[in-house]
Amino acid sequence: MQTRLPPSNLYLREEELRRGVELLYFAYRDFTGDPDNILIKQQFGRAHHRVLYFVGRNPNIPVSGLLKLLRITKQSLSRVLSQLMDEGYIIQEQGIMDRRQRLLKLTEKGIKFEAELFSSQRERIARAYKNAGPEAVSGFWEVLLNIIDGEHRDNVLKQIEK
Amino acid sequence: MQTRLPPSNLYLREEELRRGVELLYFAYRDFTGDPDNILIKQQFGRAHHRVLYFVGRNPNIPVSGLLKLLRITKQSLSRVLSQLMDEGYIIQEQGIMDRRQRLLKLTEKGIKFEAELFSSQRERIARAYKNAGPEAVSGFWEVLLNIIDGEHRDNVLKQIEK
DNA sequence: ATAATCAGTCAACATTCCTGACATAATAAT
DNA sequence: ATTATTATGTCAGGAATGTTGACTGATTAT
Repeated sequence: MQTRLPPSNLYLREEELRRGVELLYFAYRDFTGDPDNILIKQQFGRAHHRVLYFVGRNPNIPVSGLLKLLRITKQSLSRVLSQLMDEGYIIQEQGIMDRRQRLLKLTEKGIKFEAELFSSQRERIARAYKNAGPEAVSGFWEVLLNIIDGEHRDNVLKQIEK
Repeated sequence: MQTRLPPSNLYLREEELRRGVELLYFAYRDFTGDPDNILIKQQFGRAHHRVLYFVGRNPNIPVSGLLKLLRITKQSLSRVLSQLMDEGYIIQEQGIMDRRQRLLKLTEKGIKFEAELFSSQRERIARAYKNAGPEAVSGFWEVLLNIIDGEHRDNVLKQIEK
């Protein structure tokens, strides 16, 4: 009796794995290009966008929380965060429970700018979702979630279920 | 008579669009982390990896072809490409049809190294595909393809169908 | 012959990340 | 009450990767 590989494993061949690598690369590039074009006008970069995005999604996050989320050093964060605060996009308040903490949140100006940046990506994602359909979208989420390190997955789930 | 949004459009709400943004960010970060850890030992960076990857996938690609694929300037490419050639990972040959061209391909050493880098990502992608299942994977591909600019989509398809 | 293309080089600069060292204020531990 | 730890911030220097601009040489197209 001959054993065959079940056809359900065909999507695990090198060809299909490389397809994932390449689609991720090209999609990520175009996807980040939208906000990049807006940011450059304000002398900002992608790092500023990430800070605006995650502070917007996590109002009153302490600096240490943002560092963990972004996984960069405080020296790296410091530069972009200072600029964003100097120009009035973000404000910080002293923590109440722990007065060492500086809790970050977007100002009105920051909220508006983050909305503008997000809207440049919204159209692209919405179009992709619409063209692919709801079932494809849930597959998209599931694969991406499984690409993330197991140890980080819970944190990401907490983040995206806000 | 009251009109309601059809339930099939629920996945186009801001919440679901932001979920896509965040999953892409976190997944891309972990996904690029695997080769990064190997590259750092050889004093190479992500740019070297991209060149190795696409030269490996497109043997005998001319420099101009690689520039179009990566969308960077020749001055940027020059730095990493020279290093890769100096250290024997890539060789170039004069074009036959057009002797101005320099056609790039991986050496044996380059093939081995690219395989090592790919294998660090293979496990992650394969696990994600396996956990999510074949239908999710095809949804993953479809959404990513639709995230890519319409004008670039055909080029990407040509690339991934090699 | 002249113009355009492919590849390469030199120089200067911007962004974003890193390591290491050190400082201040507030909280936790002894 | 003193000491240790934590949260934040700053200064200095360096690495990787991208950019613009200017210029050269070889080859191909007009």
